[in-house]
Amino acid sequence: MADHVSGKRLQRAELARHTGCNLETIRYYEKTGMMPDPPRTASGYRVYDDAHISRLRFILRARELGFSIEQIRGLLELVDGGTQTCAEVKERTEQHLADVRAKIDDLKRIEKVLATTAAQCSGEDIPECPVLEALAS
Amino acid sequence: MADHVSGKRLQRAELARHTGCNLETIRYYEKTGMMPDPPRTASGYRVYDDAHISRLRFILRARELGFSIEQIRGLLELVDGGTQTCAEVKERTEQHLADVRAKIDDLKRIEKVLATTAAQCSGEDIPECPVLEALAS
DNA sequence: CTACGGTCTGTAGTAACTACAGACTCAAGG
DNA sequence: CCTTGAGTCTGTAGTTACTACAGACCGTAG
Repeated sequence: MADHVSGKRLQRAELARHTGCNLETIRYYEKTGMMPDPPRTASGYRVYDDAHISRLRFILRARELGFSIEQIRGLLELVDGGTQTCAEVKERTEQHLADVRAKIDDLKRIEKVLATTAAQCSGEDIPECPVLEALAS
Repeated sequence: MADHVSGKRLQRAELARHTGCNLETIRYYEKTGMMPDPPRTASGYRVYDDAHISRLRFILRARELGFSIEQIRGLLELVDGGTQTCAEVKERTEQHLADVRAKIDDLKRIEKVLATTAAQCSGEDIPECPVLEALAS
């Protein structure tokens, strides 16, 4: 059989450590509804499981990728499913998709410029730096 | 000859309109040193040129891509050149490059999931949604 | 020359966290 | 059993990165 590991229960500091999240941010995300209110022990301590870890990691990474709280809320609603029709989901998914692809394109341009810069910059003074020109157009 | 267009002088509201930036954010970026203090008219009005537009666009897009103010400051220092040695520039560029590539990878994973979701979601109820699983690992 | 729109500064408000204060819980040690 | 220290609880206050507003000044069209 599989091991018993997926039943692990964590408390808040452990969840923070597993995800790299600030301790207080977890509470903030619960207060604002991004994270579900976790079950509590008899004495009121929050208990988390693997699903909480996944969801929190997703939120944190999405934030690092420049999605706003509202956008992430939208993505999570897709995940959470529920009240929306399939047509709505499809439309919103494609909206997000366009957004993501635009980000990828921009990042690729930045990547190219940085790679070029790094290559050019092999011992000499930096040349007329083309970073701004490449990115700001 | 080339045209005379590159000598255009803008004031703050025009710069905001050209870049989609909030009017006040421009002043904020000047106060915090991301944007240079622009020249002023005799009566104290700020005047901007094309270089300001480029730099501001870069900052705005970098923010949308999830770079922190400090990271952008780092990127701009590469552009601004000045006091640093070529070795420093190279190292920092490669650091940024790794960061950018990680973002691209993550966004591509999100893209894939969203595309799959959009494809699956063509008239039926949403299946067990794999978004979290794909992203949170 | 005045109306009205744009700009100036400083300051106050908002979003998304982040830190702190004081009370409670709980496992370990004596 | 009792203490002690580390972890948790709540509410609230502080920080960062903007965003909006107030009151005074500028500038140009009628």
